[in-house]
Amino acid sequence: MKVTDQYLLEHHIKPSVQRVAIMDYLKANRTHPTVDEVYNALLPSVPTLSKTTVYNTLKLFAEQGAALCISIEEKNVRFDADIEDHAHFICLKCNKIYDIPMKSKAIQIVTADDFSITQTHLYYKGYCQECKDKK
Amino acid sequence: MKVTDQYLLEHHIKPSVQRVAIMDYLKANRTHPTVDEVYNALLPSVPTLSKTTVYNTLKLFAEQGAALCISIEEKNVRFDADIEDHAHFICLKCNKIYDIPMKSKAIQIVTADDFSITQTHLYYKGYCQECKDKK
DNA sequence: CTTTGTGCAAATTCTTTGCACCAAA
DNA sequence: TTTGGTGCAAAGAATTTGCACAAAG
Repeated sequence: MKVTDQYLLEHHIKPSVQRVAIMDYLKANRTHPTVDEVYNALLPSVPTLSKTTVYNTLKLFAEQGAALCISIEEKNVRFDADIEDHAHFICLKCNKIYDIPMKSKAIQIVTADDFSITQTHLYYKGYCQECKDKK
Repeated sequence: MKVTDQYLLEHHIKPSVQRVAIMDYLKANRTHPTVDEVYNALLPSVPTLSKTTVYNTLKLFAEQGAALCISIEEKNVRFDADIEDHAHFICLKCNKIYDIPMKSKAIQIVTADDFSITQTHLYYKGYCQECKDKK
């Protein structure tokens, strides 16, 4: 998987079996998985994998800007391989998380000259199409 | 403190000594305190207070729309008595959380006709005035 | 060799639960 | 009384830490 190696190197992350597996999983599964979900999904193919490594790795990815750390849910932290600017919506009924494109960089709607902003997180909560009817 | 009683009743919350104390604290301390901070701050004046009650009460406030639940930090949930639309900024160095006014309701910048949105959370991360120089 | 990554187990921290007691209507 | 609120102790869940071992250069 040369392409993932390259992606990691671009973010100053030294590739390893575990790191590549985790990044590949994130890239292939845009479901904003939790640490546990990543761990359980990869365990069959990487039997020696430990949860500590998944924690370490995802944290590293977030620090290096190779992935996004999503905290739309109080309970679990989630991760997203899509590092482009976009918002997230969580359905309070089915708990599914949706990506929402931003119309523009209009996200800079605040008057915040005093701050040096490095990250923007826009979270919506409510009910999705399927759930809002039978609410 | 008749005014706090009234505020709680408006949000369908029956006042009690603990609830009034917690709401008063939130109204007086716009520091987005954690459960622990609220608990420790009130313990001297309400010695029988339990952390369970603080959890229960703040959760109730959030459900009833009497306060806002902020999850800008992965670690702790925080609460805000300001229920008007505004964004939050957290300094990654000093960890202080700032309120940021929104220029407009321009926050509806997404194309999300498929969703019934009930809450919007806009979080910024970066470095505040004091910290960005000595970063 | 030396540095860095991995994985186990234990520890920590935050939050919830179950249940008994207390208070107000 | 009866209902709902409070508080304690225990349980639960998510995450971090310390340390030994393995891998890569």
